Amino acid sequence: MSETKRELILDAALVLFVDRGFDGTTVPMISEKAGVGAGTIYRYFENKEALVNTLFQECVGELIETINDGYPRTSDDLREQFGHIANQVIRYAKKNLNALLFLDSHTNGHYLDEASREAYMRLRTFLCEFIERGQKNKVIRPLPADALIALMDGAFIALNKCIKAGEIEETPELLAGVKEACWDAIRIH
Amino acid sequence: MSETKRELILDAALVLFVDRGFDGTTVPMISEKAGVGAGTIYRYFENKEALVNTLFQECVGELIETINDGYPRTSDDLREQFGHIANQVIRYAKKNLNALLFLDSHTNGHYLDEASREAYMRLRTFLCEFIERGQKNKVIRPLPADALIALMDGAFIALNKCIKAGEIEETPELLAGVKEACWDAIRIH
DNA sequence: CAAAACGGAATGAATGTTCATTCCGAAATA
DNA sequence: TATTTCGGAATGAACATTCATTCCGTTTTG
Repeated sequence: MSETKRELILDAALVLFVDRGFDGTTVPMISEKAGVGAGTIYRYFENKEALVNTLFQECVGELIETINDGYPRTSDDLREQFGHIANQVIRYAKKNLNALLFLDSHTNGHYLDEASREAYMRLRTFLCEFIERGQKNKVIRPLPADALIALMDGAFIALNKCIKAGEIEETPELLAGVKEACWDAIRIH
Repeated sequence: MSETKRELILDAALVLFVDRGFDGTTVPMISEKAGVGAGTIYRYFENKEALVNTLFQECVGELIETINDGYPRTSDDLREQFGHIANQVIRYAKKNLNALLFLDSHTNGHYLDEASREAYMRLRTFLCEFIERGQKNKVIRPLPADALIALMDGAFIALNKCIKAGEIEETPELLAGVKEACWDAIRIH
């Protein structure tokens, strides 16, 4: 077996959560898509909530790891740091687009536990620190960090949804264009 | 009675849908928040899906109306048109913030019917035409309209969420700043 | 080496719960 | 009083979860 049952379950749940949401996805749907018995899910996860929280924490963890990988921490060139973050998010989306869409659409779920919220907060703090450093250096606009992050987030997520829906083709120029648009949105001119 | 039962139901449902989603909101929750009996809901709406679709269509309709109100259609100054759209969206958010958040979080719901999708498409088409006109005039970046719209959308929604959460205060300067950031994101420099 | 016994993993029918919806007596209205 | 509106208990369907049973690879026994 190339994938363990646990992985089959997580993969199936991810896809379903992305297009139907947590509350709109039933356990039988997950078990059917995963090709396992309904009871098997409970051998790996305490309940449906534990499943979504595990998934959430794993996805956030991987994204943070991806962004941190090779991050020019000591550099004081904000443009370079921005470029790294954007490139790594693109890399993450390429590897697992659904994970990115899942994170985006589940960050405010009423079913997320403390650990999930904390994991997400770590990601957010990282990004806020980047923004605030830029604001201190008068490179980034003095707007709420949340709004600036959402602006970039919104653009990338929408872009990836278009790509997923097959409406547009992913090309290096396209990605570079969105990156530039994001940078122009947050920087001071 | 200052509000009809129908309005009480719609208002209660709107709030619940915004913070729990459609599937996460039960009919008893709506009836309790509205202060009416569960059965009463079915005097005004055929079922839960009809309720969410009515709400969606009314919200989209009001938003389109708000944006159209005083739109400088004949002008060929894109910056002016952009300013109008942004101002009217801000006006809409001021009047009914939850409606804006509701629209944002329910556009892809599996429960939306044909009429809802069509209503939303009308809004989207309007915005796309604005983007494409700008691209033809070489004022707006040649990126997918969806991505550019999402970029602006993401910024405004996040900003309003911050305001709603009380994290930041809504000031004219703040709104002007976000407007400018959005414009810088989509225009060619 | 073959046969039997074992035990953890997997299953899906069974269970109790929660939900959307219905229905009918009560209350309001005319 | 007749008619309409309302409320919330009642209903049946769908759900999350459980558990007695099956399955199958491994180990023990003869």
